Amino acid sequence: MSASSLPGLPSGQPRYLMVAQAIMSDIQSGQYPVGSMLPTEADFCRIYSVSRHTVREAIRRLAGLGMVSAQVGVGTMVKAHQPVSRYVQTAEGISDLFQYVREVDLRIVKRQEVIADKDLAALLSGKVGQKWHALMGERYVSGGSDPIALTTVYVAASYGQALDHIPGDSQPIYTIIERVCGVTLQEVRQEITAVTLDDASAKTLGVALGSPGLQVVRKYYSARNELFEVGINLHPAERFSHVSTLRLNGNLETQ
Amino acid sequence: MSASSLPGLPSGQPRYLMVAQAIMSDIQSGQYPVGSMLPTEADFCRIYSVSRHTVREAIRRLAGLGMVSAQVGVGTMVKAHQPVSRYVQTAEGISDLFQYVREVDLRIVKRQEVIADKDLAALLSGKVGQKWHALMGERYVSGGSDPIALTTVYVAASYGQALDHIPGDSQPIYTIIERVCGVTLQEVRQEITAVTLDDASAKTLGVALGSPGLQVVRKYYSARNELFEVGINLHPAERFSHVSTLRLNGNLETQ
DNA sequence: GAGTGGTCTAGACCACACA
DNA sequence: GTGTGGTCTAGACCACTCT
Repeated sequence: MSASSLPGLPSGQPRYLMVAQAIMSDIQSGQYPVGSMLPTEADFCRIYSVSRHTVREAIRRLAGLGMVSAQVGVGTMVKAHQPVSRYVQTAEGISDLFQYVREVDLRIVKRQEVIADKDLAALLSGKVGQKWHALMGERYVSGGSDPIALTTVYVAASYGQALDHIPGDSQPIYTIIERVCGVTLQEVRQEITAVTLDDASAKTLGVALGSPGLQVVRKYYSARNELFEVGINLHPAERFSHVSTLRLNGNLETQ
Repeated sequence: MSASSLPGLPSGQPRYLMVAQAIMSDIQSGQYPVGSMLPTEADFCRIYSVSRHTVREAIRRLAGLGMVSAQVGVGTMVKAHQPVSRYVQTAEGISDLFQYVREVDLRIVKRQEVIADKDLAALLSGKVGQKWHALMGERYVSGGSDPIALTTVYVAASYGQALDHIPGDSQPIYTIIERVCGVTLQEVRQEITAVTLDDASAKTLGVALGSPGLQVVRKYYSARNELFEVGINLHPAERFSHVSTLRLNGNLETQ
């Protein structure tokens, strides 16, 4: 219980917030352990003498913090005793990947089909012998002379048809695949590594031999959890850095 | 208008979703331009012949997609004609920064006060002559012998008292500052660059001279938008890469 | 004071999960 | 069948903004 001042005092804040705080406090005190079921909405109506709407609003806040999750016909389960995922990435989200691609021209210089050998299969999280389409190109800032990146894109063989639509628009390739092949992008995993540029790359990028470079590998997974595209971007360190922002997302009051 | 099939057919989905889709469609068609005010909730009740609760649920969904935002006493403004920020970063969010720090020991080797010269002021987005606390140290994977990073942390002078609490616990420094100084972390800006390690750093990190390194600079801003900490981490490329995941967050149906 | 979105109640019906 | 959360209605009062 620990009804926490329901009697009369509005105490300045909405009732559903008081209910949410009371429930959160009971979760944190261990009265509702992680993994257990919360009392039903009807129970909370009785416990706090509020309407079901108010209880639902309180629970919705807690769900927004990732602390509980509801399931029809079953109940509401406690998922965490602390708010999770308080921060979201705002810049350099996927829409900014989109932005990046719009401001940057990709010139494809080579396209071929490849059969994955051991190294490539490891990189693409696939099997040896699997067929992929490979695009190799250079990215230029609109109007710039030196490329800002050397790009290699691998597209799973079954989505190769999307590549015929590339020239027309300067959209990201994953967008084209989504549209043409009817697949939905669900997740992008990104890995950033520092490397020493090999001589050929350094020459193409127009930097001194032995210069450092930033390698960004992005893997695109569909809603069916299938890896359908892998992009490898090699940037000259002196002309590229990777910026992202994590912003406080929500506490109980502001969602 | 463009009421889109309200008459009788439930069409399998909740009414508020149909309303949300209808409004979204009218936003995208330009009937409700970005920057303009949406009709009032009462209007939508009449337009779609639904209760206010249903209208509010529809608008709440659109707000969740970042397309509209409501203001008491004023109205609901159209913010975008497409859902924004469909993806959130799940791994390498701030809780994972936390995780990272817990798995890694930070050995402080030097602590001093510094007065910002021109270069440092630029790095710290501060003014020349400003006073900062500087901590220099090395990060080790628990039990490892070679450091995984050389770290320099700058803390604004007014928060220096927090640094006296470092030895006890292996929490991130920003957490200590939050707790000791009563400030709230609001935003972290992160910049990743590839560099060539200078000889001293390469030697300390135990890698060959001239090896590439990954430099990660994180700036911590308070709720008052004050920069209170800057962390600079220099990693050997061969032992460190930066991984993050962006996951599809929400469409109209699933939030 | 008029109008807005924010909160709240009391009631209802539904699809779903589970025994 | 029973109970759960999900949806929906009709009404009410409030704090707030703008004029």
